[in-house]
Amino acid sequence: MTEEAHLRRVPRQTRGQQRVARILSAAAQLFAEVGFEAATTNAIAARAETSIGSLYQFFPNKEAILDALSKQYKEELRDLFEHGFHPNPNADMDTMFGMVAQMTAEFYAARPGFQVVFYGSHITEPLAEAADELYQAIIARIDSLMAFHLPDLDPGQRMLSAAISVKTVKSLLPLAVNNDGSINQVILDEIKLLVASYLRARAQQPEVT
Amino acid sequence: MTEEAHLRRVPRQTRGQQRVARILSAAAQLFAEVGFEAATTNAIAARAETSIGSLYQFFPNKEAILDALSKQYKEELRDLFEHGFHPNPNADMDTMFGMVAQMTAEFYAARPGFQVVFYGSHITEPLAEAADELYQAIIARIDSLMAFHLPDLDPGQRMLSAAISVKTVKSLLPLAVNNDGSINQVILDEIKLLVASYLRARAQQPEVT
DNA sequence: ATATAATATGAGCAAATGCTCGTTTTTCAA
DNA sequence: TTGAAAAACGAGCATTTGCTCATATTATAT
Repeated sequence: MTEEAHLRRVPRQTRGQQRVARILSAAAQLFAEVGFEAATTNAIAARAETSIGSLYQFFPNKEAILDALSKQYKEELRDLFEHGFHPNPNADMDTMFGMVAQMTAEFYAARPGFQVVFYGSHITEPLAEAADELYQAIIARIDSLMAFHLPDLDPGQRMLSAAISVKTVKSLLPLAVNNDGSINQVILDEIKLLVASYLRARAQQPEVT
Repeated sequence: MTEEAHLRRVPRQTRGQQRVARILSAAAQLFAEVGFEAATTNAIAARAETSIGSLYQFFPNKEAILDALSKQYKEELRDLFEHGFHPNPNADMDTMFGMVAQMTAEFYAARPGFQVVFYGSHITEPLAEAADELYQAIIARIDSLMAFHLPDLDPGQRMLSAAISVKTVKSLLPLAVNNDGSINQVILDEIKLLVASYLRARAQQPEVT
């Protein structure tokens, strides 16, 4: 289960340890900027202000850099969830979960490489634009549906709710679709309930400060 | 805005049109299987049972294939949302939105290349495993939190709800984090409300058939 | 001071891959 | 039937890129 060999050679001097840290930091930045594939090892070394030779003295190959980052994030996130909060009799579920979400968001925001490591590689710029354009159209369509069904909702809030609903379905859809292309109806129904509950809450509570 | 030039040459004969279709289909499959970068043009041509020469006779470069797929999906999805459903006085919001989600899921499930085109490229196998392992631990942790706060919920349902909650936050987090690493608190709060509403609904309705 | 281990360097090799181009084959109108 | 346009073909070129290795430099123990 626990395989090591992330590092080809463990740095014994401070110099080496700092270099490894700089390489990891540079890699995280570059992965975030251009994605894993497009981030060349030469570019990583350059950004870390070292030579490719030094990079390969510590890391056996490019993927090992990703693995090392993954391992680091994994430990940090596991630590956050193990020691960051615990059941509190004085707090209700909402407060509790709100805190968890907040801390996770801050953790995520502080780590530029996290996206690539745990969400997969980059989407190209023009493609992202095309997709966004389409999703704006879909959001507008859902917004008009909501305007029909929830006429009392504030227009600004309604648009935000439509956007959240669409993004939720978009983001969670992969969970409900198996590799063979079949649909997991249990999960899909759960996604429907998720959004339905949210919209019901918004319908009853039209505006919030 | 609307740039063409997806195709280097427009096929005039049926032969050519079928070839272009086969190339797109093969590309969608390969993109889904190994991701955009790892899908070589030679492999795409081979899968489409044609030659690289023919491929490049129609497509100026590899990205044009992705663009063409993107364009195709975009039109089909736009069509679904424009003509697939409309406001219905006899249906409530939940039913309406459930239908939209269902149809979108089916659309998505039927198109293997959709993931790569609109969600970005692949995550590597070992990395996906590592991430999943971590998320299982987090889900377990949230599950125990829920057990504390919602003692009446059925354990099986509770685990599913924990999983959905965690995946929701994970998936939507990028929306709440700007490129510069700052947090958009309005969106983050909306995500919290989304999950809170869902959990409240589940707390009041412990089991569903 | 000096020997030895640790670390650093970057030119360049080997392999992978996007893509070209000269040639051949097929289609179809006249 | 024939000629020209369209389509098909695939060996191989050019470029990119992960990575090695021989050599140089720095740290540390004695």
